[in-house]
Amino acid sequence: MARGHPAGPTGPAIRRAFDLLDLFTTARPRLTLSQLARHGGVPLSTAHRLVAELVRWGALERDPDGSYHIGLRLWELGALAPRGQGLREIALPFLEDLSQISRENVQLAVREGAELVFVERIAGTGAVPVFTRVGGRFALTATGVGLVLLAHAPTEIQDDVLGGRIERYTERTVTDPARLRRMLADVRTNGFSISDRQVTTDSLSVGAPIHDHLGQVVAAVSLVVRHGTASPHTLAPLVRTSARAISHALARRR
Amino acid sequence: MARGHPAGPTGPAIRRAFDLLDLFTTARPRLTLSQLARHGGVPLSTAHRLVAELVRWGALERDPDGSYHIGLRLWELGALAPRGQGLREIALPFLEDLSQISRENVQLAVREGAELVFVERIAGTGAVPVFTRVGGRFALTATGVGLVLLAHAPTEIQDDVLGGRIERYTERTVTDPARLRRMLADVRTNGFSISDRQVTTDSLSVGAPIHDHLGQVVAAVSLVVRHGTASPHTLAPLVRTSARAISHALARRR
DNA sequence: GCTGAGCTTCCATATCACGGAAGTCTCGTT
DNA sequence: AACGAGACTTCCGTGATATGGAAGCTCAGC
Repeated sequence: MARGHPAGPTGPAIRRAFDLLDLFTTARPRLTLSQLARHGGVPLSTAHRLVAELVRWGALERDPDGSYHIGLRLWELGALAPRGQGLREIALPFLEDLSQISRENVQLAVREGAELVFVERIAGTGAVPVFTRVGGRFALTATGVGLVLLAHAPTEIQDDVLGGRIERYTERTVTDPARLRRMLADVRTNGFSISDRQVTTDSLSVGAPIHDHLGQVVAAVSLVVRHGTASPHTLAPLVRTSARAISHALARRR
Repeated sequence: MARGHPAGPTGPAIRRAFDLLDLFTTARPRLTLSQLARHGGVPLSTAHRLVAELVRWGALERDPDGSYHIGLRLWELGALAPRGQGLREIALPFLEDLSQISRENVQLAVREGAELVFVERIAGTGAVPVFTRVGGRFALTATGVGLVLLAHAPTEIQDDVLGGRIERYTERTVTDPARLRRMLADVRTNGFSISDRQVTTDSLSVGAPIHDHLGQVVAAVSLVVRHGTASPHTLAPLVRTSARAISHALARRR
């Protein structure tokens, strides 16, 4: 017939819908229908139908100008994620204490695949400015939190990360896999990590692991200070104590 | 044949998937497959397939004990919601100032349909304990923020709310539609709202509207204080000033 | 009034979702 | 050890539901 054409074989509808949602990023939090269709590799009419369905539920919302953005319903749902908001709520008072005591930046992160996701960040009064964003991702290889999370990640992930390309941020960034492996072993024996000017040339961070009720490492805290301000070895006990306190709070809450 | 039966007519796969996600609440953040199937009114094998798809993408994660919970990916996505995390980030410094100055509780909320959603809550040092939870919902009729949001909601929503059942929390809760309409008119002319012991018998809240760059009311702030501590009319200018500052910050950020 | 970009609707087709049933796994009980 | 109940996983014949090309629509710019 004139109308109607063989439906193209594609993928599960659910996956396609989430792939469209995935196009929203910090850098581009608002997208038009045609941008979604183009970047998502989906025919316009299909994108239109999927998006309409997402709007109906509240996963997306529409601006007066016609562009779409992530809806409040999705934010509400996300707030139920134990590794996101849940962790954040339990840890917050401890992180605030840590920030008060040290007057430095505090970071809380979890591992997601071969990267880390920042769950909370508290800026110390007059501390080094830090670029991280809550909800943002970063490599596991360079930061204090990253080294802790990588050190306690499954071997599979470690091999994956160490075998792949390791991003360099400063001239002191460790990119040699063998040396990184030794650093990770140190992190496991010492119970804390040190990242000395590996991300920026003037900052240093000390991280420690947070465990769940089964003893698994589920998150990491770190202090980020200006290089030369304090010795990492002075900071380590402070961070470890805070991490241990959070671990206990976590175990109790379950 | 023995195997295979007529596929039951149901609904869009996307809707069904999100309806399953909707079963997760603050009270029940972890659910097993059979709970999802039962409460979602979905055959077990169908639930299994849908959930598997959600896990593959990262919307759900699985515990060691087999139960499911909202995944980190969803939290990351939610963090991109302009009316959720986006608003929160812009408003936070102002809310902290307000909390510091007044030493009382500060609340930030937006309207979602015929309810409100709390986007941020800051507990003042030694202030009345407040039960609200970030990400939680509440009626539009009783609180300071709720009255502001309702006063500036579309007529359709107002009629819907005032025509429906109005929840009573204390003996002072206003449940008479006509009287509520007069209160809403006052809110619009005064530029602030007062909820005097309408939610709990010992607390009082004063709310003010936050506007976007087009002048639309998109959110509301309030101070929640113990009854008798301070006059609402003393608090009003403070809250309004804060709301106006947030409105400006919001307009600039766009 | 024409052009073009972005959006919306339509509908014949067949892909993909559907779910009953059978199989597996893990307990706790006899 | 054998049994049984409950929860989960896999299988696969069927057709309901998602698909996308094309046509229609809206609006701004020329």
